[in-house]
Amino acid sequence: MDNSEIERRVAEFVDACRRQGVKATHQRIEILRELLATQEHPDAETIYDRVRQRIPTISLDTVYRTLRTLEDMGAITRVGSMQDRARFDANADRHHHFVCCECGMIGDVYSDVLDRFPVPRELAEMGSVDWVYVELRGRCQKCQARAKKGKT
Amino acid sequence: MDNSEIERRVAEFVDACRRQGVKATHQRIEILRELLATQEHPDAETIYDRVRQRIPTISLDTVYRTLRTLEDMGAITRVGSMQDRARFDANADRHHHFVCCECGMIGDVYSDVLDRFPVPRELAEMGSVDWVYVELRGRCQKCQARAKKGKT
DNA sequence: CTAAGTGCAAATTTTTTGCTTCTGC
DNA sequence: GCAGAAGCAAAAAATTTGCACTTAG
Repeated sequence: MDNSEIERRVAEFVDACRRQGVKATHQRIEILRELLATQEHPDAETIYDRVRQRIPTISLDTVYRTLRTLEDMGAITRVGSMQDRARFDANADRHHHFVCCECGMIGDVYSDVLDRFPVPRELAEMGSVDWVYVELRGRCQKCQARAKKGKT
Repeated sequence: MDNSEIERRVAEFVDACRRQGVKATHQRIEILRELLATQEHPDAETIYDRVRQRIPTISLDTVYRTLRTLEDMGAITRVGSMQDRARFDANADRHHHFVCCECGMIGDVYSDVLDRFPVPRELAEMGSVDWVYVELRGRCQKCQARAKKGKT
């Protein structure tokens, strides 16, 4: 992302803070800037190491707290699973998953269409694709029902 | 999964153990059986709690070690991200990821085809799908190159 | 000025490891 | 019998929290 684009996104963030009554602190801005400047999808520790060069007094827990805040505000996203702990599956058949963003429920999804998913050829520049894993993200029936009831 | 199917998979596993010179212990078999019997994609602690009812002396670390072993043998898979730590992304545009299974490298993938992917209607029974996230799993160019060199 | 946020240290949670004893083959 | 595995306890990672001080608005 080029510099002007980064600054645009930062300004957007400062604005969102104002609207949401959240403080646009130096730390938050630098952490966001760091994430905007890289393509590497870094983890908390990596972000900490890099931002520390500019704000030497920043602490790792501020990084964790800030990442969570930015995530809640929708400024950044967590890559891969949304869960904290590892979960396992003994289903040997090729399959995909439906994941409920609300309760974390995971369901198996079988679909020929998904299995036969065409890999975009542009991908060749990144590497070879062994298989395409699809995660359908939404809300499970239970959570939908609960939300509807709560709204009444 | 019905009982005969479970036993078939267990027998298959015992066989795989024999072939690979790995011991088919009571604990391993029960952990696998537990995972085969459920659709819930449980985490280590949940598996521990359930298996403990049958093997009261089993320890949580055995569960962790066994899950890793089963994963290495290909008998089970880890759901969602293959990484241990959370990783973040400030890329606000809708996109997907290419993940290298060897080094963990994550690359952004933009694709209209992926974005417009039709959600299979059978999915309606599970819940509502907000968006389809696709993870293209394979080996990045660097790892491919390294593997080729190593083979010589 | 004041509520929200930071930094520090200490706690929690999740997962791994060293070592001794036990067990499948 | 013996290498590989289990169990225990303790450590290591990863992440969160309580509290006093600081800062954005």
